[in-house]
Amino acid sequence: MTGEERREQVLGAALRVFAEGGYAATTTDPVARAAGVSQPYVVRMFGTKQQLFAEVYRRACARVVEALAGVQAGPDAGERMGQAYIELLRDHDLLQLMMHGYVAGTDPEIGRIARQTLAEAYRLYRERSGGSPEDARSFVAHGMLINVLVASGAPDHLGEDPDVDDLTTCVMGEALDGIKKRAAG
Amino acid sequence: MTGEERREQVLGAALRVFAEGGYAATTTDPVARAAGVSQPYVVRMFGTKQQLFAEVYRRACARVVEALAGVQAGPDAGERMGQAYIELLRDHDLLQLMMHGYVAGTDPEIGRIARQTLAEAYRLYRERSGGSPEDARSFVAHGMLINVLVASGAPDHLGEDPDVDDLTTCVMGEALDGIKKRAAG
DNA sequence: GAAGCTAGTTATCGACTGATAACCTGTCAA
DNA sequence: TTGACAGGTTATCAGTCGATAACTAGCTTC
Repeated sequence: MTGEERREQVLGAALRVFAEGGYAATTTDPVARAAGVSQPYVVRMFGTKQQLFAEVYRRACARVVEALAGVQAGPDAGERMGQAYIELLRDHDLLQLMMHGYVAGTDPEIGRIARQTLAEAYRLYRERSGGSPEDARSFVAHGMLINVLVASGAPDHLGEDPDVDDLTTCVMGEALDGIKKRAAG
Repeated sequence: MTGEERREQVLGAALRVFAEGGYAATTTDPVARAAGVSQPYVVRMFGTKQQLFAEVYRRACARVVEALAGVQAGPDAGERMGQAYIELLRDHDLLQLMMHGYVAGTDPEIGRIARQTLAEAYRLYRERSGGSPEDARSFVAHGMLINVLVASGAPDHLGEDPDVDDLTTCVMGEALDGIKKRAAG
């Protein structure tokens, strides 16, 4: 297998594994096993575990920004950007990893990327939808609420607590069907 | 020193230290040093590191819920609840710890508390302000955005990126002054 | 005055984990 | 054939960390 192919494979495995456990709690060993290579090889490929995480995180953030940037300006651009964000939920790991980035204060680079991604979403919303700063703020805020709900496992624990169900259905709405399908399938 | 006093001291120290580093990345040693006791004593006091974190997290969530529950119903209850949440920012560690709870999927109990706290904020907002589900959803969403911005260090990195500054000032607004004062003092 | 409880300590261990070193193997050019 | 390079592996270590065990000092109670 090509170095480039193997690298992509490891990055994909790392996305899944890091998304589940976060940076600190995840060892390089399950990443290696998920990618089908040995643990030392993973480390040597990226130098350090931290550099691997940084690379995974950079790519995840880039994918989110690209998804939003792909929405053309127009009268209903705001709604389409919301839809584009919901679409990202298909890849459960993506948004969950983003959450881990927000709290990974160990690496200042991670924090910088996290802040920039938030700001870019805000900027893109304003640019494409032409909405007010308050509209854009609400857009980003709802995105964060979705992230938090997903990260805390709300969609996986429906039916356990009526209050939680209320909030979850109010936030996720129709998107919930897609999520549950994904979880089941 | 009384056992109860010492216990409070350790819980206070653990809040600060866990807020900074999260659960997995934080060892029991700095908690012990911050509390002025030995590391084994911290562990024995709570059984395991995980149980210590759970206790700290429970208390933090309880404080947030209490702050919101302390707002009386009335015509401007919504605004006052927003104000109450901003007040919580005085204790920087509190909201930062909450963020760590959202991504601490290792312990199912933590996830349950996290979801319940979110739901309780939603429920209280609806109850006290009489607002629509959408209003309450926005309230909680903005709370999460504040949490994420604080956790990712946005208030500490103003002036580095214009886009980030835009978003931060739009979200935090006047509250920013109080935060900066706290950071300076 | 000794038993016993509370509030701690020091010493130490066993498991884990990121990282390093050394080695292996197939392919391809000279 | 030889050598060099890409793409890996196994063996192993050095540091870290949560947890346990054993011990100590002060206070109270009978």
